[in-house]
This record gives sequence, C-alpha cells and structure tokens, in this order.
Amino acid sequence: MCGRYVLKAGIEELKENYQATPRGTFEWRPNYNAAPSVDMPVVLQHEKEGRVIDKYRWGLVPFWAKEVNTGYSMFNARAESIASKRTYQKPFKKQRCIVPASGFYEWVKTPDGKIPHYITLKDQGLMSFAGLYEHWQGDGGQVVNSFTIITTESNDKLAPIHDRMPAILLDQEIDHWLDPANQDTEGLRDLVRPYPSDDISFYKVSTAVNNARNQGPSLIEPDEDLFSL
DNA sequence: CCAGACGTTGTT
DNA sequence: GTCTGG
DNA sequence: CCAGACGTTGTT
DNA sequence: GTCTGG
Repeated sequence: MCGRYVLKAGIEELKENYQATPRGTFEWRPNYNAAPSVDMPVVLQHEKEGRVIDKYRWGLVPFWAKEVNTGYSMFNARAESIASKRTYQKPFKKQRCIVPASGFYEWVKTPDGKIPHYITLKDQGLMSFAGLYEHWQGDGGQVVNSFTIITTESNDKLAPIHDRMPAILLDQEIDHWLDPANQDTEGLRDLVRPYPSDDISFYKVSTAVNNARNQGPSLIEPDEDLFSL
C-alpha cells in the first residue's frame, strides 16, 4: 500500500519532468515524510488550461460528502475497485492525476517494532503514482481539492515486505492516464498494475520516519541497523 | 420503492 | 479500543 | 501510514 | 450523486 511517501523534487524539476505549468502561485518545499491529510503536488490535465501542477490534499473527499472529515480512509484506492466503487467511479472516468514521488515507505512489523523501508526506482528518477482527484465544496463555500493514490498487488521484489504497492505508471503511459477525453476504462485499468521488480530497490531507514512530524533528508539515509536481524 | 452507505489496511 | 492529527 | 490522545470547568 | 440492501 502507500501511506507515507517522499517528494524531494523542487517545482522546476516537476515542471520539467511533466511539462506542466504550476497553477497560480503555490509554495512548495520538498517533503521527506508526506502523510495523509497534507497538501502535495499533483499533475492533472484540464480541457482548456492543459497540463497543470497544483497542490491537493492527500485523502480523497467525495464531492457528495457533508463534511470534509468523513472518517473514511480514502488515501488509497484499490485498483481492483476503482471502476465499481461509488466513491471512485466518476474520478476514475474523468478525474485522473499523477502523484509525483521520489519514493515511498513501507513498514515491516518485527518484535523490535515497526521498521520502515524506503523504496525508490533504481535510476533514482521520479515515480509517477496513478491517482484520482476530487473537488469538494461545502455549504459555507469552503473548497477542498483532494486526491487518492491507487494501490495494486506488490511485485515479487516487494512482496516480502508488503502485499500491496502504489500503482506506478511508465513514462509512456502518462499521456493516456491524464487525458480527460480518454474514456477507455478497460485500457486504463490495465495501466494500474505492479511495477517491474527489476527497476525497484529498497533499504531500511530510521524509525524516525514513524513520527510524521519528523522531516528532512536524513530520513531517507540507509539505516546501519547493527542490532536487529 | 426508500434508507443508508459510500474505504483500505492489517489483524483476528 | 478507536479516533484525530501530522 | 504511525503516534498520541482519549475531558471539563473555571480562571488566567 | 449513485449504488446496495431490505
């Protein structure tokens, strides 16, 4: 699954990598410990404005929700469910986005506690998580734009640490995924699948990651781990 | 028909 | 145990 | 996802 | 808004 991730790229790198324009002026500082409920950059394609980068809240709020805090865990959407679940039907058809990431964390439970692992692409490039977004407006006029990250089965390499992983798109699939005119839901469903094992690597990191208040590049340094295992 | 839910993960 | 906050 | 709180009154 | 359950 994917309940915590890293985006260390700056805005210029995001613009360059996705050929997208930041919408408005938003502050963006790299986040080494992004948790559900925080604002993070997403890339989406508008009929008129074209491809934009915007900051949305992690944790999809359905447009029909009465309150922002629904109490549900919409920070992940199962790939197996996006076409059928009420909450994701419309987003899957017309509100797909890319969630840029440098890597993500998964925890392994051991007698010594929950040990975080940091997973990246071998080439250290940006990961393009497949995401869905939603636009919510409250009675008082408050507006919340939010997103969820699609998860799928783990590939063979990650299976030992976790049975789910985020759906990561190949570069050549991004255009298809973002195109709002693309209604080929069967073809789109085929894009959200386990990423090739050979292009993934991971290592243990400090349990400092566990507390979402902790931040900084030191979180993704390999943990020497002299005492466990 | 109306009422009520609408979600995922991990753990048992 | 379960919810909230980050 | 994990960590940390989980409550009220009255007073400053 | 839209689906499921009764």
